[in-house]
Amino acid sequence: MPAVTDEQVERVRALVASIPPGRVATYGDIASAAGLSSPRITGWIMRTDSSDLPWHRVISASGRPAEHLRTRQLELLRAEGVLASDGRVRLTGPDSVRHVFDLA
DNA sequence: AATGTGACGTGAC
DNA sequence: GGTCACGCCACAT
Repeated sequence: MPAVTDEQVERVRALVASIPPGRVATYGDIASAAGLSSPRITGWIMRTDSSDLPWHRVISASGRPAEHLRTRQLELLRAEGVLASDGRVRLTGPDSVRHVFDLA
């Protein structure tokens, strides 16, 4: 029995793909929406299987991208209108760009 | 089997 | 707002 099922991976992929341009979601949001037991699993999936996804719309809850992605991710986000102040995307407050998944 | 690593999160301070 | 410790969990050595 695999620790992470293909179905869960597909669910994560679908969720990431469903994030509209100009919005972002956190690893934790995706983990809970996909039924994963830990946000780290989301990170693991993105690390291994992110090739054909808008991975740049997935960000840590602090709004700060991991160091090895910092430049690239902020550039891609800026290109679709997501502004970062001091290398940090605003995930709290009225001007938050955080995406909330609708559980239809 | 044990330890290390990581695209994370939360709570304490 | 920031740092630190700890929990978390799959994978690699």
